[in-house]
Amino acid sequence: MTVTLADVAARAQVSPATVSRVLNGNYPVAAATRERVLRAVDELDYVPNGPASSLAAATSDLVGILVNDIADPFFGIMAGAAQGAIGAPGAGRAGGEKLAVVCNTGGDPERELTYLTLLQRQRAAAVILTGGSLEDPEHLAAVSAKLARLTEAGTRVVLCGRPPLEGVSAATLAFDNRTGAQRLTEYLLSLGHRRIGYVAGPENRTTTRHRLEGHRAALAAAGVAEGPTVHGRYDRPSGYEVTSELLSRAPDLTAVVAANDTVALGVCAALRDRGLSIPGDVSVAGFDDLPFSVDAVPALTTVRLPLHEAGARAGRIALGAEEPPAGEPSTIPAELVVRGSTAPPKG
Amino acid sequence: MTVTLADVAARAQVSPATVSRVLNGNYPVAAATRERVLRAVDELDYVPNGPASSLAAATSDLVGILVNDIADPFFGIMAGAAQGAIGAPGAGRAGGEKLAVVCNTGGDPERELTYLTLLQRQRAAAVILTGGSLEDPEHLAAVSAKLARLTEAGTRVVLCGRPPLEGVSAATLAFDNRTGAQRLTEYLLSLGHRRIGYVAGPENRTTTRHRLEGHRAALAAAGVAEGPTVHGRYDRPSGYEVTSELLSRAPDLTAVVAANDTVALGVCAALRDRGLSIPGDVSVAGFDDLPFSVDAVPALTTVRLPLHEAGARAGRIALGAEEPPAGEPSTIPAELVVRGSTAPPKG
DNA sequence: TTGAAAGCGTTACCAA
DNA sequence: TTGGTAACGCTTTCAA
Repeated sequence: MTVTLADVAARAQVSPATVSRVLNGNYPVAAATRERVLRAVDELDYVPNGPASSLAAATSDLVGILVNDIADPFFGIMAGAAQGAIGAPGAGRAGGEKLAVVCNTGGDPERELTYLTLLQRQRAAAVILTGGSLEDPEHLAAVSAKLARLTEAGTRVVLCGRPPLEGVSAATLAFDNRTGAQRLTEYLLSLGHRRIGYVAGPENRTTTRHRLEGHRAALAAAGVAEGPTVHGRYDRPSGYEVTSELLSRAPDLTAVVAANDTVALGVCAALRDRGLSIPGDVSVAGFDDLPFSVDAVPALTTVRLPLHEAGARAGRIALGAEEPPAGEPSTIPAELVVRGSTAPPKG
Repeated sequence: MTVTLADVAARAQVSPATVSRVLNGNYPVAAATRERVLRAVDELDYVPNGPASSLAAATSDLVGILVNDIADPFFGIMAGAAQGAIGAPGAGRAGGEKLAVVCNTGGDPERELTYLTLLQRQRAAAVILTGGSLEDPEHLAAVSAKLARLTEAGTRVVLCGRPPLEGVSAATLAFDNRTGAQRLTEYLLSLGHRRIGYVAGPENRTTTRHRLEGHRAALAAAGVAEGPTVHGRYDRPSGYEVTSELLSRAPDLTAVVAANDTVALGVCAALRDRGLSIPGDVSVAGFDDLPFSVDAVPALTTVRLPLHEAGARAGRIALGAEEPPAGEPSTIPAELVVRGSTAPPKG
């Protein structure tokens, strides 16, 4: 039925062991023999049986990339970069390529665990967890336990965009959300804004908390009272919805900071629908510097996270092609990007 | 080291065969025995070895979803819906879940083939190819051959958003890009536009060709001469860049149709940068009805493709939970969505 | 440099 | 309803 390694061996008049060695390129084989084997592989259109080799070698070529929302370019950019880094160099166990796969958790803790189990079952070579994480202690414990099992079994674990995990020895690339958020609010304050609303992400998420902390730190340092803060999901409809609450609680807002650019989009749409001009009546600031959003709100002031670089680096670490950050988890800076859309308050 | 099925069997005082049957739930087992086995599984924290079972069963729980650009919500929405449909019902070979994985080809034909080979090697249960396809005969032949091998080996193949392939028996869900594009241009014509520019996608892509054909059909039916047409990539920077060429070739344009919403975003940005107002000076129309873009160009007129529904359906078909469209590949309608941003030409 | 053969952990068939 | 036991296709010592 399907062509096996034995078929190739027979055709090339060598032993299966030799074929395996040629294919894996990790063992000396005479040039002539290699030639013969490769020809046989070609002629028979042989494709190795992944499960079989994974079973024998006790590891697979699979690299899992977990994302919270695959429809959000924030994750798409990171995942794409990681996948690019993994697919490119071609370093499967056998010089064959790795299979970088993206798994969409939808931000659901259960699905996150399910995917980790699935990946564990597949004996994945590496797992990359991207984006902020839930802060529920129970869930964190479960994830930590799972990751510990994975690393134990030889799976490399990389945290990209979330803080390190208690008791898990994983390479960590954490964004400096806190400082970024602080800079953003400082900038608004420097323009003269004093009544600033804040649309936060879901409660219990690291990104939500860190960004909010940065925002509050800036306000505190300037001695400015915190404006209304509302929580919502990290998507556009949510930004749209919660804006009404924000305005009802403080109709005199001069600026709104959104948890991220996607949410900022919704905020802007809601403001426009109420006849408020941006930045004439209200200035809006975002976070992440997503290309999509920057178009939506011409020249949105936001914070740039190096999503592409972080993803690519995570990919290389997962591959073992780059040393993981030693000791302290490396913190990736968040850079304030000022564009024209943010103006001083009216009057 | 790691817990195996034999360990569970020993602990539960049954044979390995029985444990397998309990886990796969596809064979009668006495309730008491099942109970005992499940407890052992739990106590030992046993996770089945995927590669081993894939080898023995000659099929895996992997479902591959190929996308052209993972950072583009067009694909994100489809992939997310497919993944949701696949993850949800829990119908691995064993009542265990399937692992739906997204593979990013970047629109590169070679990577597309590489991923197909990788999935073939993994003995994937199903493969979903999303979005338009390259029309290069050589590449098409290679893909067809690959898909033929896959179906032969029992992998289900679903084409979602691209036309059927010669000689490949795959379930096909094709968007009616042609009619959608035609409606869109008809609408502009009905408003009185006569000088309409067109920003097409990359040459040799099915979506590019079909949408352009629809556009031309509308013009021909109305007896209106075709305006300038330029080709670019399916992304925002490309839309931005080619707009200058469009304007230099026809400074008197009153409307621009973009190959999709993402491109329309770039077009709008370029027009704004030249001081042209939308839709005051130039009306812009898109395609795909992406949430992101609709915000960017308040009330962009566009064509809605049921991305979510299509993706979910593709997922169910891949699972075998839904019958694939019989006989003729089912064509999914594209619906014109008129919003306020498109106006009659000035004067 | 090559070959022989013993696993790797499940599944599934055949008996019991 | 359960157990015994060949496969499944590859990797990897150990010898030659």
